[in-house]
Amino acid sequence: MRFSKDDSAGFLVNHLARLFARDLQARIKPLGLSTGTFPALLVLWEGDGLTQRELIDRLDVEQPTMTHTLARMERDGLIRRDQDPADGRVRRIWLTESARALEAPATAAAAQVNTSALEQLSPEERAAFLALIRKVILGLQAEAAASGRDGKT
Amino acid sequence: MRFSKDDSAGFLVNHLARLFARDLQARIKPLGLSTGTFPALLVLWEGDGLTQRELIDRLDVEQPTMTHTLARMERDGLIRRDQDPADGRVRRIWLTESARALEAPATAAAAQVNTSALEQLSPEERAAFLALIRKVILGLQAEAAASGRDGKT
DNA sequence: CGGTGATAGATAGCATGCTATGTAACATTG
DNA sequence: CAATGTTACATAGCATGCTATCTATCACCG
Repeated sequence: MRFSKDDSAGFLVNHLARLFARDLQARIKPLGLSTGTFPALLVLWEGDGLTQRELIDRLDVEQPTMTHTLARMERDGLIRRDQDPADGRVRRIWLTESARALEAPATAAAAQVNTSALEQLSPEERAAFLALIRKVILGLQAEAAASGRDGKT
Repeated sequence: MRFSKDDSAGFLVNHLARLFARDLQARIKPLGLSTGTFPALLVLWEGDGLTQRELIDRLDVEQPTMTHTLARMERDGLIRRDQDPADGRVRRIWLTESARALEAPATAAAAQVNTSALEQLSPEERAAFLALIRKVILGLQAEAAASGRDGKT
């Protein structure tokens, strides 16, 4: 039997992720935000002064991706990067006032995306959906750590 | 209560999609393929001679995205684009022999990604996972068509 | 202290995907 | 049949994310 994209978890997840991103992008563009900076903001709104490394670990992106994202955020006045006095390699990341002011409207927009996406599901289905995604994430992370040995040696 | 990324469907789906993409990329890179061309190949392996518009409709990507992807595929010797004799605007897309030869190993690689991702799920959970993703996809597509009016006016 | 390795971050270069816009060919209608 | 609108595709420009590689700083060990 031929491989069918419509029965492929990977294909479906990719498609769904693009739909989520399109929707989020449309809703936060009026705030001057974009989808790539949003996850970093979510972490920083919980507490800033983090290092780039800490952000990378919380968001599971590659280090150059984060460098690039933070550069855009600094350019757009969302963050400042200050040299750490104790460690010359580290630049700690601090939110600007304008970034703080965006927390309420931006998270409201993201919540609307989730709500409208899951609208057709029952509460049980929603919980099951999230639980299954988490389980698959853990599975793929475990596989990556095992095969790629990027679980730090 | 604060918006939490770890309970956000959008965030989790984005994360999962990146994990799938990393895994697929690692497995098909040895074949000289990349993740963006793969969906187009899946469609074309089922039957080529399609127009760009037909590919776009089957894969739900924006038109310039497909133009760009096809340009790379042509550059890499995976496809040829021939002018349609009946309609001067249309360029029909044909697979090269080398692209045809990649169907078996490439789909095997993709199947392995899916298998390892879903390994920890029971057969029932796997079916439920796919069904839920499809349902959410349909929900977001309906919303986009309703709000954006890109359901062709 | 000096060398060696590890760590934090930056750079280069590319693929993927988007919006906005341009161009050429077709279709439709007065 | 000419004007007008629609359709197919291309271009420009940008954001997001990756791999590979470089630099600077720190940590540790002799």
